[in-house]
Amino acid sequence: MRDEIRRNMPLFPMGIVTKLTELTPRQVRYYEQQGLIRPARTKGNQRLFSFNDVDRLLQIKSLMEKGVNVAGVKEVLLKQTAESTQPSKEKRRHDITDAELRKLLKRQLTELRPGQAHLIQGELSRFFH
DNA sequence: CTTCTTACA
DNA sequence: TGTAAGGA
Repeated sequence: MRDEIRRNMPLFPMGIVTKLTELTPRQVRYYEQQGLIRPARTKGNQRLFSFNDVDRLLQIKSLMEKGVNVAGVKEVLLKQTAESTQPSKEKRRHDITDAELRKLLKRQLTELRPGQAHLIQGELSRFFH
């Protein structure tokens, strides 16, 4: 349980993170606003990201490229959090599979009620019907 | 020079 | 999402 400490240790500034993730500072800050990540801050208000933050950003990037929006990313991230915290055993953070992802998106598309927003970005939602 | 927030001809 | 502005 000591690895967590290192994984969550605030280490890199925005510049490093954008190079590591290929994301723009704009996107990284936006995802933080949406509560997808919660980087630490220095006394000068500069963001300091942990290894976990970078890891999360990479997952977020991957999901977003598949057309999943913020709401969808939150669900996936939530399922992972519960998955690596609940199972008493030593279960690694398993990246969601395409099958699991489709299942999640399909389920939410089915349970879609009038006026409710999907987890897929606009046009792309067609491919899941 | 790098990052931060706010706002939008 | 990009980008300009103004400050730290």
